[in-house]
Amino acid sequence: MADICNLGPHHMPALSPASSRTWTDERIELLKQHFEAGLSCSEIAADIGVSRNAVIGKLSRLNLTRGRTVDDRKVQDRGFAPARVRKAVPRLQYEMLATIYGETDAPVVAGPIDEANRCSLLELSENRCRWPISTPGEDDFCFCGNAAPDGQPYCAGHSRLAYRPHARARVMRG
DNA sequence: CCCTGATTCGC
DNA sequence: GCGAATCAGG
Repeated sequence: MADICNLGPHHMPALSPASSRTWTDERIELLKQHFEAGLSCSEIAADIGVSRNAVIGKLSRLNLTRGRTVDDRKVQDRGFAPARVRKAVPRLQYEMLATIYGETDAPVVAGPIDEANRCSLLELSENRCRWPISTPGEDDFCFCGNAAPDGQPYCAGHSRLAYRPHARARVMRG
């Protein structure tokens, strides 16, 4: 076939090498796992490296939802709530780990942000949370001072705030 | 305003 | 099929 080049892509979904399918088997695998683990779409998106909409769109196409469509919500609380199938999701440690580190394990446990250990700049040390409290220059300016897990600049609670999936997603998309 | 998930629709 | 735009709710 000399003129194979003339043949346009008539109706094929253009299956180029690997790049065409953004949703590779591996990514779909990750998607499902994270979904079942109870991660939010933002978190899943940040972890896989796609947009939140991409995740949501894919989940829709896979017919994976968290049970309630927007339509269901309206219908739901009319007269009586039809037995909330509130599935207890194991989202606590997994969430943080997946969100912040991707997969790595770390001896970090989500904890409340208490104000008991606040300290001044000079009192900061390698294992103290450097999260700023109030505004630099103000009288009450200080740092969180809670215990910061190995290598981290912030305590668990502030890490959660510092490394928001939204911020990450925005950055990676440029 | 921050976030969430779901649907639509042009590509 | 894909996902940005949009919608809708908390």
